[in-house]
Amino acid sequence: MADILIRKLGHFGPLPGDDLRLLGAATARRIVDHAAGEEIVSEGERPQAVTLCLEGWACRSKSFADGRRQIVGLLLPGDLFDLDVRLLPAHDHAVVALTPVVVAELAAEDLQRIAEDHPQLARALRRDALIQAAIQREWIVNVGRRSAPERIAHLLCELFHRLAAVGLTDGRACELPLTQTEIADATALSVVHVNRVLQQLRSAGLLRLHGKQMELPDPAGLQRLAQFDPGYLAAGLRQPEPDGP
Amino acid sequence: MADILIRKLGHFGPLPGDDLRLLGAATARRIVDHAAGEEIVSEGERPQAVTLCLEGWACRSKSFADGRRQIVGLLLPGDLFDLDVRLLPAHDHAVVALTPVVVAELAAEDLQRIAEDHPQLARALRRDALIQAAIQREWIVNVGRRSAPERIAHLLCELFHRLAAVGLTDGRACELPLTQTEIADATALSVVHVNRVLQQLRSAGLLRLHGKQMELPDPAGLQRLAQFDPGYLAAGLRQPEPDGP
DNA sequence: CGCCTGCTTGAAGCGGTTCAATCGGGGTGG
DNA sequence: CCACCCCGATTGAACCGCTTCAAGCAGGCG
Repeated sequence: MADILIRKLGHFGPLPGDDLRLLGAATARRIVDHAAGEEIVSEGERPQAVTLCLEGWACRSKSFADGRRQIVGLLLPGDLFDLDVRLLPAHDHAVVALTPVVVAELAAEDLQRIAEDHPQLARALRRDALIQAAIQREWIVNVGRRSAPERIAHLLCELFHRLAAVGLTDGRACELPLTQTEIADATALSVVHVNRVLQQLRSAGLLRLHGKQMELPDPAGLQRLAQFDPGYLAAGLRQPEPDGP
Repeated sequence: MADILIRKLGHFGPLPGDDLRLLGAATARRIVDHAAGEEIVSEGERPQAVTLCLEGWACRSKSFADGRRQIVGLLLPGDLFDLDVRLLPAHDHAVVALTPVVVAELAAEDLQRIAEDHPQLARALRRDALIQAAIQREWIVNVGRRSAPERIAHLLCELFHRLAAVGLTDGRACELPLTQTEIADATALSVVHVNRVLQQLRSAGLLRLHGKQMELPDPAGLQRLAQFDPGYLAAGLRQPEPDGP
């Protein structure tokens, strides 16, 4: 069940079979389904469980009283919502299911045990959290300094790479279960403009959409347009440091 | 020497005197000075030390080949650069000193010992990292969905509150050692527009600038304009959870 | 069938950028 | 001690990428 997480964490180097078994057990304890559109955690709520996304897409979202909304992150299968989140008094943002979502809620004791007895696994989880932070920084750049076409292209490149890291791509195609409104909220553009830019990308031969699937016929071209450098995702690299906390 | 960190970490509840002594010793080991403008860590560099800012301001910055630049975070006295950063193969961004900066470089062994023997202190450090992540999310919203005046006002509110949390404010005044160009890079605006908006804020009686000091004559008014809610900084709140990892 | 959600298109308007100077103060070398 | 220089702040004016408003359109579903 935790295959997907294992696949991701393994990218930096193999984990002991013992660790994998423990992780599998921990994630199988409590499986919860959420319907599309459901608010999995609400803004201001007290953090309870550490949650791992097994299937489906969700987003972190912050809303204003006047209706403005910004998606501040996308959670894909294999993503951990927030490792230490119970240390904070309240969630600063909501997590909303964009599709039907299956999550595993990890018990505090299990995480505690992992941290103590399986340092290699604990490090893999922490490294994953750092990559999430790097993704957030890249979003600031995206929304702040890139033009609309660059912005959307960059988002699509990021999603494709992240899905590839957990084996959810099929050649040059992958799922894209986002509405144009959601793409707009993620890129800080208007829906109207997202629509027009997507058409540009399609007519430039950089993107094809069929239903909730996307295909990138010219990945190199799209990356060039987006100035996308996958380095920050730190996937596919070997463990850089064998020691230390 | 680590007074400032201790003050910040203590906001959620007192730490044992033993922990404080250890922290002081760990931060005194290796003190390094950096000149204003110096690149403390470079993009692509292999992470070495975990660094704590003791004095001065620095920023995390990402630059494009064509000269565009985005500041993705500001590092103030008491801020830890990145707790687990050695788990990643390369820095995705540069850290640049905006003023003369004094940092403490923490040794891996010291951090290891803290993590093992002083869980309360380790939790305080992790909580701080979570707050940094919340700040990053708020920056995405800032740059993505707020108008120029809201954006700048929000940045100023954030800085004032963060400085207040480490005792670096004086009534309604604090340091603001940023040039307008740096404010522009942090808010994703042009320098020209930053200049005009700052004038607006001043003539609206929401801001006064004297050299590298700023004064907020009407904090409530500025917060209203910015739709600033200090909750995400999670400062001044009591420890929510006594147990867990 | 009829409605609701998401996609698409056209046209007008504006917030913020870009370009191009000017101004002002602090530091430096002659 | 003064002239020069450079960086940062400031101002004006033209321009433009994107938003907003306002309709249509298509497909899935009760």
